[in-house]
Amino acid sequence: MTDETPKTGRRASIGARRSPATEAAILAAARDLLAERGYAGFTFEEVARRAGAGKPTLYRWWPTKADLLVDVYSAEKAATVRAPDTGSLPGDLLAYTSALWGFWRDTPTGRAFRGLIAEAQAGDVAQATLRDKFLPGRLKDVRGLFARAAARGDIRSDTIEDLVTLYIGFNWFHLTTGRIEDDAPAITRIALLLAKAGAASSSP
Amino acid sequence: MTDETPKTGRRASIGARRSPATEAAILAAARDLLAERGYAGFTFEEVARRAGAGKPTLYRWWPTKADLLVDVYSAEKAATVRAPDTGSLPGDLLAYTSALWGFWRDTPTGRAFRGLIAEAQAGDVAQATLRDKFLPGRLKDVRGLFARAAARGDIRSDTIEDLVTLYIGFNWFHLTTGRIEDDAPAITRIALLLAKAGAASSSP
DNA sequence: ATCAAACGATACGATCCGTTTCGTTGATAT
DNA sequence: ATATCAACGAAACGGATCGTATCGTTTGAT
Repeated sequence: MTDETPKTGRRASIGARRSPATEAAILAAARDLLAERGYAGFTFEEVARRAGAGKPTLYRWWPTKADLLVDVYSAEKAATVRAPDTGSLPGDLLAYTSALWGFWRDTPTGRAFRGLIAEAQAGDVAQATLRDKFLPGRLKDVRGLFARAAARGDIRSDTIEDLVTLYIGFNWFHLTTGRIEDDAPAITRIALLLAKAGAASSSP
Repeated sequence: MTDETPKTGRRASIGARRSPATEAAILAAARDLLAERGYAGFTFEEVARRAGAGKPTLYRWWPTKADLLVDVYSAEKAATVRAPDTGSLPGDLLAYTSALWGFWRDTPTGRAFRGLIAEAQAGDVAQATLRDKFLPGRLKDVRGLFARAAARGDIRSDTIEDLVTLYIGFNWFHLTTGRIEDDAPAITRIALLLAKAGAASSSP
């Protein structure tokens, strides 16, 4: 929990270097604003007002909205979705997907990610931020699930990358079209399909 | 080709019903504006100005930007991307995906589709428009490809819907992350994976 | 003849953008 | 000790767009 309206007085400069207090206040305000108003109400103007910061300060450290969204996400990333280990690929995928969708639905950080996808469609710079600064870290967890399945011999290792792509695409598709309610049956079907797609040929 | 700046005088009301001339002028102006300035410069203000129409008229028929984008996009895509019939599911998917990515890459309207996805993330109404008014129509072509494969006995018919979801997700993922260059090998691998995922069990 | 609704024009208040100016603060280099 | 430099918050800016309201005009439907 964070202060919605910081009661402290103004934070003056602490010299010719970035102020951690200001940075923290801005990130907290950004997170709260996302939680309350969603991506639609997420403006630099309002973040600055809540943080008791000047707009030039925001623009100095976060040139675009995408940059700020990435930092908001990263700040809480630790306590988010952890990779499960159920012993089977479909089991792992069901657990991971359920957790991921719940995270996207129910947390400010999750909503920040949805806004980031939106932001990335408006400009090439933001799109590069999404693809190069955001995606690789996200992919690592998922790739781990498939790599373990390959190590068990459940899928061929040369299908891992493509299965990851299909799986991430499936999740993003559901996110961007607003269908991330809990739907274990549907997720299970997809998980089984992916497992089968990657399985070794029937006549080795 | 359409008039960029209609030289005609003002179109008065034709009575208590929607004016086809006005509708056509607005859609033409919207398409031209998208072509020239892309999604970033796509505003109701400018569309109305070019069409020689009043803003209230636009808002009356297209309450949100998403609605107008859907109308422009649907017309253009139908005329550009056609469902192929190569005789095999992987062949169909390769042909269709290449055409689709080319459309997204190389046409102003296709490029604007990113904007539609972005728009849908900003509000629930726009998201519902994307999901309920736009998606079903676009899915029909793709579902046809898989349905034909099922009719040939190449895939099980109860996997069609899930394969469609995986396939669309794959495409959107590549679009939203800016990776829709021509990549036949990658598309082929995905097509083969999907075909295998839907195939009948290996040991019946 | 009356009514209803669409039309274009115009103006409005509101919001947000991204930038600029200003005076203040404090760490760092000299 | 002093000068320099950059970050800070405040405020204001010009500009763009939003979505709505108002107005008089036009024409089909009743």
